[in-house]
Amino acid sequence: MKLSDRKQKILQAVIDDYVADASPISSKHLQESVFPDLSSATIRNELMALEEMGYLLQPHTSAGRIPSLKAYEYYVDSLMSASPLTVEEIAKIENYFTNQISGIDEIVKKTAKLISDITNYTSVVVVDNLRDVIIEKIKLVPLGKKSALLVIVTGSGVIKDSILEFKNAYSDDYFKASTDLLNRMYIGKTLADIDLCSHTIDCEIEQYLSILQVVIDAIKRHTVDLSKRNIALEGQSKIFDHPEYRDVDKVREFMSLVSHKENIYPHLKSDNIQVSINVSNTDDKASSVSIVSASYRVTGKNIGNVGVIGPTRMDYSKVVSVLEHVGRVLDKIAFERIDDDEKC
Amino acid sequence: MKLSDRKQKILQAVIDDYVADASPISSKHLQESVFPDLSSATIRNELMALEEMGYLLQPHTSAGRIPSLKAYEYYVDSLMSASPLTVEEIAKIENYFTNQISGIDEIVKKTAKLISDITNYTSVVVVDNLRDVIIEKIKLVPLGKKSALLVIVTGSGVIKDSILEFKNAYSDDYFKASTDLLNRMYIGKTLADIDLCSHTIDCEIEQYLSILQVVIDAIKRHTVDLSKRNIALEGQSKIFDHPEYRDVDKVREFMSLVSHKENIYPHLKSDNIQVSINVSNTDDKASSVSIVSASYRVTGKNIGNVGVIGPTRMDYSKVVSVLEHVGRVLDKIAFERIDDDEKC
DNA sequence: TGCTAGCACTCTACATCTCAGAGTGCTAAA
DNA sequence: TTTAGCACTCTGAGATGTAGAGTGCTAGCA
Repeated sequence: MKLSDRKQKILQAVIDDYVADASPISSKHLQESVFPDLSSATIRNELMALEEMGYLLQPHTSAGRIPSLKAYEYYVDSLMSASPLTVEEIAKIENYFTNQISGIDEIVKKTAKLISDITNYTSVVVVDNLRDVIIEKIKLVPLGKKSALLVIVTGSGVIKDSILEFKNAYSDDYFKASTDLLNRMYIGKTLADIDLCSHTIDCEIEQYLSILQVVIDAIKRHTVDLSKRNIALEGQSKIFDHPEYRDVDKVREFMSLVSHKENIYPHLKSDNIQVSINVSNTDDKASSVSIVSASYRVTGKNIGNVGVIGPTRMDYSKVVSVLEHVGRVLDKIAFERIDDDEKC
Repeated sequence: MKLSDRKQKILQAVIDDYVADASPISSKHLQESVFPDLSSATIRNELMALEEMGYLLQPHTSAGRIPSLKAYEYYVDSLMSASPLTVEEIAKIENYFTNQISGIDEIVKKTAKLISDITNYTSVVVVDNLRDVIIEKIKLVPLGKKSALLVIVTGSGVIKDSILEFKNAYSDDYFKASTDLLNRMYIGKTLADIDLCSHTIDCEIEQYLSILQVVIDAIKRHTVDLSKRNIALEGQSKIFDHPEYRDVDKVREFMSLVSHKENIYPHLKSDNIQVSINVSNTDDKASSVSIVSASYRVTGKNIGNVGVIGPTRMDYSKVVSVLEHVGRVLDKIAFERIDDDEKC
């Protein structure tokens, strides 16, 4: 089922215009803007055909056409061309991370904000695949006799959000010794390795077993527990800019979708850029939600995912371009940081 | 200008019923529910008087009455009685913090969530007055040669979110020495003290000046910079439950108010529980927003503020009761933690 | 065979009108 | 001071009408 060139061109025009305006596209409008050499009647015939093939919908008899889900899918697969970013947008992305960047959580948050700002949609960034990141240093900083702060320094940043509480009190020396042991055991390995190799208990380890157990558990929680992941959601209020959300119930539905992380995670599982159309579970055409997601690499390894959440009538090509560019910049920054660190 | 007993009773009834229903209260309704021994005409006369005095408003001629802002103020000042919490609610509050509590940020977040859940309004918690908290320990954990994690342990928890980046590279020994120095200088003092006493530079300090400068700057930022404060906003979507937000523009306005921290901070500046009525800058009666705020104490010192944000038609007495109870529980927990620590 | 002009048809969006119901304010009497 | 009664006002829902947008179809043309 191949579309003729003219049908493709019409379909593309309908989608482009509908994405821009959110109002149904009429044959007359198409004639004026794209096909001055055709009559509106001819275009009507084509539109009718496209509707029969399932690519277009009519909200009611005397309205223009809007794209169907099938049309969006076709668009994303075949029609979409890269939408070049403006110089301002590129400059914004390039300059965004120049100031001091600290922990992973801050990078995550800033990235989400940047993407939301440029695309004008809601965005979510989640650090996910820390499993593959290499441990450079582990620190156990005593806070009291019975608690310590676990700091894990990795190639791509610092994980620093675990406060550990112990049942027993330990001396500073004990903390220090177990930190040394931890470092000897795990430097150069990945978090995933820790998950596996914790069985090899020799006599030295046995001495520090009670404290190591807590630490290892905490690390495991990092790699497994969804709720412990670094996640940032930014630009929720951007949906108010889009006319399909003129209705409170739609807004409410969107907010509830977006505020429950478990609804979003499944759509972020992609190795590359991926578009999920009609993510919400409603049939209502107008309120359907789509997610464009990408996974971010640092020095070749996946470390997290990012998603842009908006109405199905979304500017996919722009979103994809932004995600690609931001991804490149992130990778570059991380590389420079590592490089920088090694030079010292 | 004192209200007669009967007028007070009528005003209270109007407010109570309006808060519950969000629909204007008629004389007939009041007669049936509160004053079976009076005729509706008599109640009408009283309502008319109250309207003339500025306590009531009529949306239009043939509607019932709704409370004016003045009425809410009068209610909060004179009429409001403590609204006892249910056993379930008390139990929920008491048990909420039993699991492992770690850093301040987690307490902040959980508190906000708890309050939002129980009151059914949006809540915001901000840790503010860390200035008065006593420093127990300062750690500078080297991450690379040119960066370190600053950990400050205080009586009421741990501040642990500053990653410092230095211009120069330092050795581990240097980090250790400056940490020792920092501790000798600041243990037992408050953050506010640091703000003041940083001038007293003797020769020993001079040696570590370049690193100390960065640390002290970071600490100062903690006490001054709004954006570095720990803040949690929870239950934004609760407004959808309230009928005054059936309109997207109202929701949008609320969201934009709530998502700009600087709009909220000024209303959280109170030593005790305080009610700010009509916080938003619109004249529209129906959409006006109010904030109930309280400051939270730990072992007698103010450490933060909490605010409950909702429509002016808010169940003030319930909100106040919840805030009071949560405040007591928080104080108790912090006390136990400190006690616990000292025993070891 | 593909394209086009013309026209009847359908549907929406908006304005206007009507009408029942709710609630009031006022008056006169108890 | 309270009450019964009544006229008055306003809302909100439904019905009706109209202009405009856009279509589908048909017949004729290249």
